[in-house]
Amino acid sequence: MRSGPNAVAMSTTFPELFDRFSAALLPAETPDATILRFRSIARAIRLDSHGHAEFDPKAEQLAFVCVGSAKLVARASGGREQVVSFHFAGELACVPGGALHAYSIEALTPCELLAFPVGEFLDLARSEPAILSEVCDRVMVALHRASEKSVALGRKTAQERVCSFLVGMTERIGVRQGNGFAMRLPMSRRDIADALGLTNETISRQFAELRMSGIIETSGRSLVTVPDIGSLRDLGGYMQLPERNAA
Amino acid sequence: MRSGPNAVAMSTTFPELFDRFSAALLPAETPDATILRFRSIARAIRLDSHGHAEFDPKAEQLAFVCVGSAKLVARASGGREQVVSFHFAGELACVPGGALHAYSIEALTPCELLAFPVGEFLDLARSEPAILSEVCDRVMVALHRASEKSVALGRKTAQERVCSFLVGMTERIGVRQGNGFAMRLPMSRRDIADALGLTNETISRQFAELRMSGIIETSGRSLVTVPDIGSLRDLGGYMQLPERNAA
DNA sequence: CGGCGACTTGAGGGACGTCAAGGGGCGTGG
DNA sequence: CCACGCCCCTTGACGTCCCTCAAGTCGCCG
Repeated sequence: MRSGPNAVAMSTTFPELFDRFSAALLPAETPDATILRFRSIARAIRLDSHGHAEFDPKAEQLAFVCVGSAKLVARASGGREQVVSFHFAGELACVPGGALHAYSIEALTPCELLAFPVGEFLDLARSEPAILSEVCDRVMVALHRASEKSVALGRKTAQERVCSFLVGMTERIGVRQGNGFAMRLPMSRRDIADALGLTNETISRQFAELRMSGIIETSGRSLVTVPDIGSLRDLGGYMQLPERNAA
Repeated sequence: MRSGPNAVAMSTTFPELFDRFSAALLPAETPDATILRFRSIARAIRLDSHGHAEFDPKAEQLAFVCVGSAKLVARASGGREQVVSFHFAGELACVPGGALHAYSIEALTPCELLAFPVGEFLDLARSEPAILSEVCDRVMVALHRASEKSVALGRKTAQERVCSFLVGMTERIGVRQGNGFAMRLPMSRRDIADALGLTNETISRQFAELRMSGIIETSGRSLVTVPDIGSLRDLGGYMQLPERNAA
């Protein structure tokens, strides 16, 4: 592992970081010996805002986000970047190894991670089925998000992609505000563009249109409020699910 | 689960199907009682070519492909289809549940599957860490493929997408032929288009260009030969990995 | 061998990218 | 606390790649 120029020393101690990981993924009955082995293969990564962590391209990693938020980025030829996923505190990111693109994790806000080589991690997890099960669940959630994202990237218009994105973010980090939701997006327009396969200009234009239609309101660069999540969902290009009425 | 109009009775018996699943995913030391429980939650699905299987949209499924090849399809509004992944015999497909798009599995060739409700499957797997570990590995492979695909859908030109696709297919189903590889693609141009976020016309045009440049040769509708996989990879828009020379 | 459907090829249009310039939020320093 | 300035965001004009629509050909199965 190699940290970028913005890697920086921060406040949280390693034991504190490990405790957050442990609380989220290791069941209470995990033997101390096993916990210690996990500790021994965990590497702390502390990133300032926009700091990045590169990994050995041949070795797949599991990265647990202890504090802050980050993006998993893939690089293609010609300096093109694709944001594969956004991750918030408490989530697990899978950084592929041996792939045809170069992956890295970049901090959206000051961010602290624990990185594990996936091979050793799974070897340890095998001794505790509950851990393996939890990891399996989380990886499947990531796979489902990736599948839903494929539909957006492959078949949706710019407006639908932006609306889908906002629906997803509202569900993940939105806080209730009256009848609607509000959220502070930690990522830039450019990050959103790189996640949706668009350009920052197109994101700006779509945001402007959504503002005009009253679908969203914005304040400053990062605060977005959604008065009616239903209207946003209607613009997301989703399949009309028959049980929508029943719900 | 609900099978489409092309679902059809075929030759392989349920025990034979289950044996293929068992050989691939259940370790030799699995207790008979556990194996029987897996049998009891497995549902056989036999599909004629182009037959499709719809599942309860709320219940996530794991589908093991015993025989043939299939595609996992997501549907968005307006009849738009996105092929999320292709699957060949011996592979495991995750069919999302509770999603905002409608998923189904459709046969590319006559195809036999075993479908498991994911909750019950993982409950059983928890008793055998080796099974959980194998499933976890396979899901992570699927996630990596999805991540690589995000880059293609989000940031690559039509030619790069087609070349990436052919590189991937060559690795999965190509057979050595002289210095190159040959393969019989079981999916139509339209299927490829739906997987790459393009149209069948664009696929045709890209195939034509690759034929002109001597990068590929085709014979009939489905046979493709790749004289030099390196040239194809060079056109895939991949990151130039530094260790490429070392390999 | 005949017909259907998938594939191919062409012409034209549209959604989003590219390039460019101006405005404003937000952090910094005085 | 306020002023400054960087950089992100916004907005406009134009270009382009791929989609759409259409017609014709060919492979594959009966």
